[in-house]
Amino acid sequence: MDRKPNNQTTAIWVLLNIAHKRVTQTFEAELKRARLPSAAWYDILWALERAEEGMRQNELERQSLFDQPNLSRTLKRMVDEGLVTQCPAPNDRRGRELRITEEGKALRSQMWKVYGGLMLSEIEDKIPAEHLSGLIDGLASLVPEKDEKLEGKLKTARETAINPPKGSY
Amino acid sequence: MDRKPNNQTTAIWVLLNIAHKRVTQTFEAELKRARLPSAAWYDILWALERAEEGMRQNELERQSLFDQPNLSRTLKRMVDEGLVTQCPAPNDRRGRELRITEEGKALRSQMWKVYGGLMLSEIEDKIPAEHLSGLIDGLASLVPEKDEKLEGKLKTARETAINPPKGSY
DNA sequence: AATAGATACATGCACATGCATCTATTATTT
DNA sequence: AAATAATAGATGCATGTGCATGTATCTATT
Repeated sequence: MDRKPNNQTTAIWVLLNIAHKRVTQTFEAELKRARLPSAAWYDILWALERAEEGMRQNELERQSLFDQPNLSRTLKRMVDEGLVTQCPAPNDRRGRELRITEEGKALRSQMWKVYGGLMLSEIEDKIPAEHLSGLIDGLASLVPEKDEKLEGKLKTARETAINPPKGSY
Repeated sequence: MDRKPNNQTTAIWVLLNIAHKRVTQTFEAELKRARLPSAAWYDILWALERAEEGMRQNELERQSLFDQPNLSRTLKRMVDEGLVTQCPAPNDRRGRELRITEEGKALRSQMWKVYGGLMLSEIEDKIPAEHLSGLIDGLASLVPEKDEKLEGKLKTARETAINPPKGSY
């Protein structure tokens, strides 16, 4: 007879789904209420704002949670809105060099007022201090270190933690 | 000047997204590889299998992560596949009484072989013992206790943890 | 008992997502 | 150098999701 998941495993699986849905829905709802784009757009804008000298599209794909086709389309919409520019990449004629526009920076700054506030109200204020590191370590153990696709994202997580946007609060 | 989220808050927000996406994608990919329906279908089947004497659709809505229109459509597909029956509710002619069919039970049992295995390989085997309770408590603190919409789901989490499917492993 | 409001569920529509595939370009092999 | 494979990115299609709204029924108010 096979092994079966224990109670704690089940609780984690269920809570991971519930907590994620609850928190992301709150983020999306509040952003929409403020007539702002989704959190995914914020993440793209912020990644590009940190990359002063532009960023290749495939690099952004690695750092983001988008798959390639979805990122392609999302960027197209953002270009249409004047938030991002897509130039041919210098040394690779297949590639695209992405850059945030001034409008993009302005929008990100606007969004940060809501987005940053939600991080405080929905996360920081809700988690008791004694559970902070356990939650971080527990979540991190679910993500494979060697997975290239996610390594960049973890690095980004640390950078974002250490170096929050200037002039946005 | 406003408060700004600290490093740990940022790490949690990023990791919550990465971990959730990573784990759910693995679940969905493996289920698809085994030519089985999505994890959401499993959850519905399992909820209905536990409700021996049937379950009202709005009650299932409360216990699941579906919103109402989406649950309505998903159930329609499941009825079309012969996994679930939708009868008029006895005391409320607006309502529907849901019941799992024998085929539905058989499918859930099939799915459990994959689903349960994934809970072991993607969660139980990855989280070191010392982080288990921290992860559970941390995630739980993100979910509002008084939120009626989620209370049932937390209860379900505990029940599921305590009372795993019989004859499915 | 008549009306107003709430609830249960379904449907239409816009948009996001996953997946397969296509084109163009670059890298590798022989 | 030619052929093959690998990579960057775009696009088509099927499906899932959120949100607004519609219809039927039930509940509460007067």
